[in-house]
Amino acid sequence: MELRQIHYFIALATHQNFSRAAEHVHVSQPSLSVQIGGLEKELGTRLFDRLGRKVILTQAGELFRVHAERALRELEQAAQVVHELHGAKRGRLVVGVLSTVNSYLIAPLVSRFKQRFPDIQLQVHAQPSSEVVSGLLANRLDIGICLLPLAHPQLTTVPLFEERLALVAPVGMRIGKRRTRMQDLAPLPLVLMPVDYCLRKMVEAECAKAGVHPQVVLEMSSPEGILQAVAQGTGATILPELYVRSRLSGGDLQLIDLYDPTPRHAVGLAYLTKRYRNLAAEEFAQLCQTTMKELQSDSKQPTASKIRARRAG
Amino acid sequence: MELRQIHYFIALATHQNFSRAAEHVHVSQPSLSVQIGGLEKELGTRLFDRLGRKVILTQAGELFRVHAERALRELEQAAQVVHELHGAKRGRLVVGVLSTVNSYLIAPLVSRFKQRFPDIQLQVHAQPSSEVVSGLLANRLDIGICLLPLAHPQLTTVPLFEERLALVAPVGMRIGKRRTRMQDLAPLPLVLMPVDYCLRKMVEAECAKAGVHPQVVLEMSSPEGILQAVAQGTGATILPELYVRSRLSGGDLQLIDLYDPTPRHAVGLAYLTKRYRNLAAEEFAQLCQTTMKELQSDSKQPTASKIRARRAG
DNA sequence: ATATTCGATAGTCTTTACCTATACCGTGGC
DNA sequence: GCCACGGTATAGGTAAAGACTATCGAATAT
Repeated sequence: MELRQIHYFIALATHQNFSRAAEHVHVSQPSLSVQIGGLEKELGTRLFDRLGRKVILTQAGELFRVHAERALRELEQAAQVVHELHGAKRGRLVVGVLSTVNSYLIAPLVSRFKQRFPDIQLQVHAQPSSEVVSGLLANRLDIGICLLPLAHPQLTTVPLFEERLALVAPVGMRIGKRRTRMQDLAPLPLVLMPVDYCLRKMVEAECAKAGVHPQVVLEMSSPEGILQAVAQGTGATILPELYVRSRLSGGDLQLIDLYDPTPRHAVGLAYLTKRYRNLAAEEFAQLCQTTMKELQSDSKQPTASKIRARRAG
Repeated sequence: MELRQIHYFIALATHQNFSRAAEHVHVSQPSLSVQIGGLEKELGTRLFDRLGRKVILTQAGELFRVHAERALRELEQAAQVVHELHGAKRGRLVVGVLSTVNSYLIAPLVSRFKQRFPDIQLQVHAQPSSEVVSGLLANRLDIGICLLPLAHPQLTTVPLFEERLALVAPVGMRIGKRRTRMQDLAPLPLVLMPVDYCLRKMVEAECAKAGVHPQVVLEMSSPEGILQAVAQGTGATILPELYVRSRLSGGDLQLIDLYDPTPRHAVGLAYLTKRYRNLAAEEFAQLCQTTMKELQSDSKQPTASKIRARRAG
């Protein structure tokens, strides 16, 4: 059974005339005749009665027609849904976002995306960078935002921006200056992520470069929890500056720039290189970059010292 | 879009591996690869992500699959219903039967047919012969039982048997003998069908041959009505003997053989020559013939005189 | 590092669907 | 009753398309 035969069959059933039906499907009358004949032969039954003047369906033909039309309709729909997906008129986009980045980037991002693609079902998972990566590899995520560099051969990455890390301490803790050298971290009690987290490794690496050994008094896996612990005076911590700023409303935390050197890490998009990215995914990636640029130019990166000045004034 | 592509697509979606899928649809791996590629190109979207080890559906592929599978299922069903019809496991058979014949032939016929084909929906219309013919020509009927000969070029006829016509009179009417010559009909008041009916024409032709002019006192279109009028003494009538016998229970009618000559007409099957006849129709035609033969051998055609003798005894 | 699995591509061949021309049948008009 | 016409089936030649074998290239597993 060929799709061609089904199309010809429907045309003939509709026009009840081989020549007219043939015109409508843009073939010659003999071609249509042969195809209909082939279909009837395959089914072992006449589908049409050739009654001199008119050609009309047999009972078998009528039964066949019902299902044949449904089949064609389904195939049309199959193509339709794909085209709608391609035009981002429908579909689902699953994004994994590094928890800290999630806090300040995602809100404006999803609002813009929803505006542009109201019919795409967007799913955002705030996760540690490692889970974003494993989610991408397991094909659970369409796209990810995580820390760079990412030396995985199956993943393609697109740098978005760099995050500066800054020191966060309870207001009561005496740090001395608005800016602190890395090496001055040595005496501070620190609350950090567990050792298997990228951020922790990053901090340790920076400390090593500065020749200091951090005193970790508490490990917590969520940056949110860490900030709470710091606010209660458990110790200081080191977190992305932008993230902390978005959480700095309580008034019980102070943000102190680090330098010599300023620890920073790159954040970027990642996706499976071989995976097909539909329009929605491509546009989301684009939006990430433009949104981030606007965020940076908006705030012109006021330093931690300026923030403290503002809060004091 | 080709049906082949849909089949390959489903196979690949199922096995997630080009080579395996190719085996299952009995083609080489490159053939399947090309067809899938063609389908994706036509849809303008990747349907599968080729991820090293496994091949899995993209979101577009998943959407496409839903409808593609439904389409294939519909086509399977289309073939299925046709095959069931062909095997007479379903379907409908519309039969037009000459009213008089209907009374005695149809009961045993439908009972046998229903036994043999319980799932065929049988529709029997008792009609005058002319309507059976027009019904066949208009393709409203699958098969007809009507008077022969039938000189219509589009119709094929199969003789079944001959019906003898007999005189029916109210018991009070003095006819004189158990058999009556055609020419003796002259003085009798007759109740006959309207002139456009075959049976009426037949009677008139026989009368003309016998050189008599019938006195028609009443015309009625239904044989049932005619018998009632006769029973009430309105006059005598001429009807098929077998038909009258099946209605002879009241005791107020006498059946008298006609001879010199005995009027008789042929009854047979008819159907559109070009029309396709499925198994159910063919079997119905067969059953007509065998049932009729059995009816004839059963009763051994007792004459009207014998019947009257029986009733008298 | 090497071997193996797996998908894509190139080239050749076979199949098949298309077209034109024509035969055949039935119908309707003259 | 004969002829013409509308309409479908058939025949023969051509061109497109699918299938196959061989091979490449990439990625994974040993």
